[in-house]
Amino acid sequence: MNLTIKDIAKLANVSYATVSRALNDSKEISEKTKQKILTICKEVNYSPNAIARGLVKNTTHTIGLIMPDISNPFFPEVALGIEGEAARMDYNVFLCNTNYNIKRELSYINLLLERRVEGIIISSVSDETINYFNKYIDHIPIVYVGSNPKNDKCDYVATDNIKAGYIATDYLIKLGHKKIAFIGGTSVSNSHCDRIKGFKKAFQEHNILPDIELIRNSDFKRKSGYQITKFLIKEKNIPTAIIAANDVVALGVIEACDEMGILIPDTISIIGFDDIPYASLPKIMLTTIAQSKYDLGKIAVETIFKTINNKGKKNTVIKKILDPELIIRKTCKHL
Amino acid sequence: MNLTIKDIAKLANVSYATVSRALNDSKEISEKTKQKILTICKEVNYSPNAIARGLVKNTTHTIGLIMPDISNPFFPEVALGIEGEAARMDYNVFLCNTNYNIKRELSYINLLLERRVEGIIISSVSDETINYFNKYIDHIPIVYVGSNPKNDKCDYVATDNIKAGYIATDYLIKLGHKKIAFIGGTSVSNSHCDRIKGFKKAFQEHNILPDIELIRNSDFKRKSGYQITKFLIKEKNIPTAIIAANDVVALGVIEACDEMGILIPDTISIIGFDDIPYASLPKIMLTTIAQSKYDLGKIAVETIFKTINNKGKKNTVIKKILDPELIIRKTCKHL
DNA sequence: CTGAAAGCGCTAACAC
DNA sequence: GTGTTAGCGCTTTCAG
Repeated sequence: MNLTIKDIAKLANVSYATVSRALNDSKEISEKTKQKILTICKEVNYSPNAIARGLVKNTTHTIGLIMPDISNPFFPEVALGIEGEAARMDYNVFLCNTNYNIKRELSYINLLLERRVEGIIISSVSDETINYFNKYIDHIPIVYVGSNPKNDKCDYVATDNIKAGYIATDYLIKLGHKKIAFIGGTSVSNSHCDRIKGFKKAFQEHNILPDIELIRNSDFKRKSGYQITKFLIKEKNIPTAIIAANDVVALGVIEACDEMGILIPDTISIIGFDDIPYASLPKIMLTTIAQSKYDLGKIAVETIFKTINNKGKKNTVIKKILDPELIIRKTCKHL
Repeated sequence: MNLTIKDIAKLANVSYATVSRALNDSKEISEKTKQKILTICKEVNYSPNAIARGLVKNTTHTIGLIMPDISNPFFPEVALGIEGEAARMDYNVFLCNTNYNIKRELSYINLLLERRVEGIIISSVSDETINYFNKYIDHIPIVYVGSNPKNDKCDYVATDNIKAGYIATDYLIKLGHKKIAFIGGTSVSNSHCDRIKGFKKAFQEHNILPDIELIRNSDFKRKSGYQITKFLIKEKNIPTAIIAANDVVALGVIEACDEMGILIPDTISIIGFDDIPYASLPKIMLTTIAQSKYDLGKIAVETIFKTINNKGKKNTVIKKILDPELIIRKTCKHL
């Protein structure tokens, strides 16, 4: 079906090694034959087989990207940074969506490994897979993006989530809030756990105790933010402020409040994480803790290329921690 | 670095063909040796090289996905359908984001072809690349998703965009609107052009003339919806309704209106396309023409597999047209 | 500067 | 059932 280098060789009346030289911009070839060959390639629409090349060069120019949920706008923004930067380096990226499912995460890792991707960028669902990675950590560059694994062998680029949780909570406490609900993510999520740490730290520093009853888990989805908020409110232990696992969950929280006639920020203050594009809509104006999404992705790729270019050997573990930023809009109010 | 089939063969004291048999679940092997080999593979953490396998089997189990902008929530929803369905079939997908750039689209196509993807699903920026595809159309399954190319050789799965444009316009006209602005997408976009056709058709059927001055092009982004709306309003030829290229653009339109103190829907009615998740936010309640995003993706993969399973030969061109659906929310009002 | 040939890791005849 | 071997399309010595 596809033409091979041998076909071109015949057409050009040269050996197929010579064709390879022309294609690879080698200097061991005269300009004249090179041009002749290249012209023929164009004429017959020859497309070199990257698979075969990969086999001999032991390189694929591909990286794997594992994300939990690309329907959450946070991830596409990160992916944009990854895909853009990878494309600049002539790398293609395999997109793998796990839907927060650890099993799928694991099976994707195996698949990517078999495909001999040169690196894996993962926004992991939990630390459970890290042990799995440990087996491979010396064989293939892996970088965590968005959350930092509790393993110090693994490169990562993440927002300082403890700080993020702290900033959000501190901001609310300074606004006079004490009954603050935290609708977090899944209990196994690293970013969730870190933010909870920041949450508790802020309470501690202000010398007050958080209401543990008001700490809940969600699946990071809008619907879940919506449902948990309704529960929370029906339980009569109504908080004066809600910190949501992310902006998408926050949107669900707002939805529930709207439906129940609860005024934001008058009755309940709300704060999210990520600063997705829809947080800044004039009708929403969600106060949130922003992450540098595109940079997260871009730096993740840069990090992975450092190891790739170092032939897979990493001298030191690379940890890049980006600062979260409090974006004050209109969903929080002084008590 | 990585173990090969030969290493396993040595460890198991068999020929490497036997290892291959064990790995491929062949019946030309005794259960006993098979288990022995498989156990060793697990012990030493052997990962078969999909590249090498691909070379001999002439199959890669990969497909390419070319999209203009994954930061527009419409595309991740489609991608979800594609990735999910592909994963079910043990295929991986290369994500390629063109940012509505035709040159990038072309260069991605070449790259994917070199990688010997078994199919390409493309949400194309314009018909300009279709001629390019014509060269390959008999060699590799290609399916357009989201818009239908003006070439009848190419498979596609798309929403009926003419109908979509028609429904939106008809709805507004029936609401009493005549001065309807159409902030479309790029002039080269097929979906845009089709929707314009529907727009004009609706006017024709109602025996009124659209104000051509009010038809504008955007780059499909929110900012552009925002800016064009501001222009439109400053020009004093203020429309009573605006049809936006998509929901993201509509959100920009709303933003501009909010900023200028223009009431929606009291002063201006707004309608979008796609029905992205953020259109249904209680504070937004954007009336829109919904597309079945996940299905679009899922069906695109099914379509491509039909050709793949048919060894690349397609007997007939497959055209799947999904119906758009008017979702009435709160941004449109009777004049 | 060009050609011949080995070999990347694997599958698939073909022998035995 | 298992081993031997050719060969997938390419790059890369090594000769000349």
